[in-house]
Amino acid sequence: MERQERNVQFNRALIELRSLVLDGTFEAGCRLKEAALAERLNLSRTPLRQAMDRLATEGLLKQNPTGGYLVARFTIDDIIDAIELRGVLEGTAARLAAERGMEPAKRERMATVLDELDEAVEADELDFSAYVRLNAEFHELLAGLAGSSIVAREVKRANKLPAASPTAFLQGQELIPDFVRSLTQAQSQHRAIFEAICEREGARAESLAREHARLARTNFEYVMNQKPSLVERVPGLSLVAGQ
Amino acid sequence: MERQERNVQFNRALIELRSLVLDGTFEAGCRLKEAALAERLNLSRTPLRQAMDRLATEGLLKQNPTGGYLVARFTIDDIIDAIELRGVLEGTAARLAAERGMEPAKRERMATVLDELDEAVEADELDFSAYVRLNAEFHELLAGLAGSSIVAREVKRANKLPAASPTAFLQGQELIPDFVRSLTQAQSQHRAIFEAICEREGARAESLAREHARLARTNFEYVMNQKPSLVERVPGLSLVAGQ
DNA sequence: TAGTGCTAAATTGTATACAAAACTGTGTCA
DNA sequence: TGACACAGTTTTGTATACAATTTAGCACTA
Repeated sequence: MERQERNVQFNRALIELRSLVLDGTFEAGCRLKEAALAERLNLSRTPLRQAMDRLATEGLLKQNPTGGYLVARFTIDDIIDAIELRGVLEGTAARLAAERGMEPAKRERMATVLDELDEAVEADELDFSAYVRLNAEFHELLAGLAGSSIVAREVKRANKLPAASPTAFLQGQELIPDFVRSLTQAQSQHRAIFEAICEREGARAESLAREHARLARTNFEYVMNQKPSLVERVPGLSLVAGQ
Repeated sequence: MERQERNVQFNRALIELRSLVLDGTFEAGCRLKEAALAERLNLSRTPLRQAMDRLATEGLLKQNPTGGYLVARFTIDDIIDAIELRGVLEGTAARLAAERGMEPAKRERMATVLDELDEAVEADELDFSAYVRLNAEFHELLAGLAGSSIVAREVKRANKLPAASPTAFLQGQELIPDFVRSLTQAQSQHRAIFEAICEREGARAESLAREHARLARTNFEYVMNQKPSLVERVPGLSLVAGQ
C-alpha cells in the first residue's frame, strides 16, 4: 500500500491557485478573498493561506499592506528582468558544469535528450508535443548538471517568475505558428551549450545559455508589440500592465 | 496614531525562529516540534507553521517526508555554492546598473556611503561597527542600483542562504581580528565596482562583484580549515556538516 | 539477540471559531 | 454638491479543536 501524500490540501491549493492566477482568472492587482477562494477550491482557509504565502514568495501574489493578498502586477520591464535572471542562472549552472565536470549518467542522459530533440525538430512534420517535453527536460537537466542542489534550486525558482520559464511560450495546447521558426535555432543553441560544457569551456557555456534565454525575450517582445492577441495564450502575460 | 503592523505573530515567529536556527540552537537535521516551539515563542501553531514554511523556501529548514520540518544540513560545497550565487546575482545587479544607468539619487547615496566607508577603514583606529553598517548599506544599494525590483528581490534572497550574506563574517558583536585585514581590500573592491558602473563598464562591474564575493569564500574556507573555533561565531556555520 | 507486530502516545495537517481590523454605505453638516 | 463621520458588515490574523498519521515502546518469536 502506498503512503498517502502529505500536505494534500496545501499542494492542491498551491497548484490550483497558481494555475488560476497564471491563466488570468483574476485581474492584476485585485484582492483575493480567502473565504470565497477556499470555497471555490473546496478546502479550508488554513492550507489556502499557506499557498498564498508561498505564491507571494514566488512573486505571483503581493501582500496587501492593509491585509490579505493581491494578484501581482507586472510591467514589461519586470518580465524582461525575469527572463534576464533566468538566463544568468542557467548560465551559471552551465559554467559550473563545465568547470567542475558532469556526472557520466547526467551527461549521457543529456546526449540522449539532444538526439531526441533533433528528431523532433528534423522530422518531416515537427513533433511539437515531443519538443515541449524534451525541451523541459533539457532545462531541468541543465539546472542540475553542475551537481549543486543549491544552484539547481535557484534555477528552478527563477523559472517560476511569470513568462520566465523556458516553456512559457510553448504552453498553449495548440501550436502557435509564430514561435515554430525559433525552435530550430533554439535546438542548435542547446547543442552548443552542451558542447561547450563537454569541452570545459565555462565562459562560452555561460554566454550561450544567456543568449539562449534571449529567445524568450524575443518571443515576449513579439507578442507584446506585434500580436497582443496571443497574450491570453501565454500563461502569466495577462498580468502584464500596458498592453 | 500609527497603524498597527499586520501579521505581528507571523513576523515574530519568522525572525525569532530564523535567529534560533542560525545561532545553532538546534542540531542540524533535527526535527522541529511545533507544539514545543510555539510555546517557547509564545504564539500559536498557525503563525509558527507559516514561518516554518517560509524558512523552508529560504533553505534553512527542510520538509520531512513523513511530516513536519527539519533543520537543514549543509555541506561545505553548499556554502561555497551559496556564496558563488550571491556573487553572480550581485554581479548581475552591477552589470545592469552599468548598462542601464543609475538614478542620480542612488548614485549620490552610493558615493557618500563609499566615502564614509573610507573614513571607517582609514581612521587611526578602525571603526568596526560603522564599517559593518555601511558595508550592509553598500550591498543593499547595489541590489537596487539597476532600478529593477525583480533583480533586487533575488539578490536579497540569495543573501538569506546561510553564510552567503555580505555581512555573514562580520556578524559577531566583537571584532574577529583574522578578518580585519580583509576589510581594506574589500573597500577597494567596493570602489572599483562603483567606478566600473559609473563608466558603464558592465562586464568589468560584473567580474569585480563576483570576485568581491570570493572574499566571503576565503573567509569561509579559513574558518573551516584553520580556525574551527570560530564556527560558532558565524551565524549558520553550525549547520555545516563535517567540521 | 535481532527482528516483527501491536498498542498507546505524540505529532501533524486541516477545519473551524473568534476577536480585531479594514471596508462599505448611508446620513449629516458645511 | 462634496467631505466627513459613524455604524454595520466583511475580512483577516490568530488560536484552538479534532481526526489521521507517525513515532515510540514493548512484548513476543525465531
